[in-house]
Amino acid sequence: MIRAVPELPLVIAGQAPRERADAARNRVRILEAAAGLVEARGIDHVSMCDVAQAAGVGTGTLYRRFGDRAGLAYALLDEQSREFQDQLIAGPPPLGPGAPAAARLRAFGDGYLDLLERHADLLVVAVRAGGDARGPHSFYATHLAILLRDAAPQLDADFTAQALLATLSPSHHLRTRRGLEWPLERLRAGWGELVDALGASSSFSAS
Amino acid sequence: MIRAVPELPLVIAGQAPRERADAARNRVRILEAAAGLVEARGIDHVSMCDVAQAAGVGTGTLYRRFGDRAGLAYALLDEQSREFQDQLIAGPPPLGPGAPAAARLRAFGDGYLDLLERHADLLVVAVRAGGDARGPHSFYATHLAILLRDAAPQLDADFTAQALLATLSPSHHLRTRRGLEWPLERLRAGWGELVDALGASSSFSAS
DNA sequence: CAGGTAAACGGAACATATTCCGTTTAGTCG
DNA sequence: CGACTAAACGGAATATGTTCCGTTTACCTG
Repeated sequence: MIRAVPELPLVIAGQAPRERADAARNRVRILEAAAGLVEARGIDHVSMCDVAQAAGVGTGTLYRRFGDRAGLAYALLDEQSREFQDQLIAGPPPLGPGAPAAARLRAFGDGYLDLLERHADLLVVAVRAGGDARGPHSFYATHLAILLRDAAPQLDADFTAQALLATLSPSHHLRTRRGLEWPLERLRAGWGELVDALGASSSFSAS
Repeated sequence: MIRAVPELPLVIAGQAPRERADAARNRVRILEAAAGLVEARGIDHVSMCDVAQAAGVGTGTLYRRFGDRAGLAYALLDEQSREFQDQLIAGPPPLGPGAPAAARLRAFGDGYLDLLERHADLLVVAVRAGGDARGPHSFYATHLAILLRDAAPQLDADFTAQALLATLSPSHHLRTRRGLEWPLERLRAGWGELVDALGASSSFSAS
């Protein structure tokens, strides 16, 4: 469901100038309207005007609230994405802490592929054209880099993390899944082989 | 320079209904005008109308000739791209045939990174929104897959080829180069480590 | 409650990719 | 040369993302 998350307090939870009541109401209205339309027609057949009209607000309000189309798409994914992030931080192994790094890397791919499988179209739109400084991308990158430092210490962990994330990019996923029509299982297996190979190569050079 | 390449005969070089003279003339005009504008302002500040006006044609002609904005961008890259492809097929090693697969993989990354470095903005535009069936992508994928079958036989070569290409996608390149401000040398080194690791892992599991 | 102000609103205006379609023309054939 | 036709043309019309700005309003303060 749509939750009215105003200013996420984060670290600087000082004097966040509380969101006005009408703004909060419109945020929920917009998200509900957008979710309904996307559900019904798919994001590719929903325009910003459609959303504004369905929500009973002006287009200006949409943009004030969400910045742009990508921001709105991102907000629609917020819940799913947050849940996945929570599992990475504090969920049960192997996705969460407690399993060996190699196993967690494999689990990350599995989980992320699930996310892609359910929301690839939305994710394509949510990715900012220019590098997405905001959004969970950098969180995932950090997570992977930490695991890689453990599983494949001979590699540039940050570089490899970004590279692996590129292989999970929404547009790449659509190309393989819909363009090439590869089954999901192939992508799962491929990801597993790939991260295993990176780990194996470290055992090799370390031995 | 702009070359007037009409219908590329390819395999079905049968009765290509020769391009009309006015069409050929306009093709060249458009490409020259577009190249000039892109050179001067960058693709991001050149609209289709700008190009049409500079070339002295209607916008309809632009679309008739190149399909859409991505098609025009792709046509502007054609020469560079073709040259790189030629080197892969018939150039001197290690980019061309004759060197060990691992070395050719490394050389591919170096060469492709050069291409990205020079034309990332154009390449971002040239990539079709939906999977790019046309364009050199599938050529590169095949090339990499062949090398991978040799260098890392335990991996799914086609999957890994696509995955490696994803790490060379224009938007990913811009994120690392401009967003994260990583130096080109880091990307070169990272690519090298990555493909070496895939090869090393095969030596490991094969031993 | 009255007044003040910063925030929010809405929708018209703008920019730009893309499509449509009536008009023009290159190339062909008699 | 004089039709004839398929291809090409051009630019107006359309669709849609985004910005702008004059108006409205929630909230605070006295």
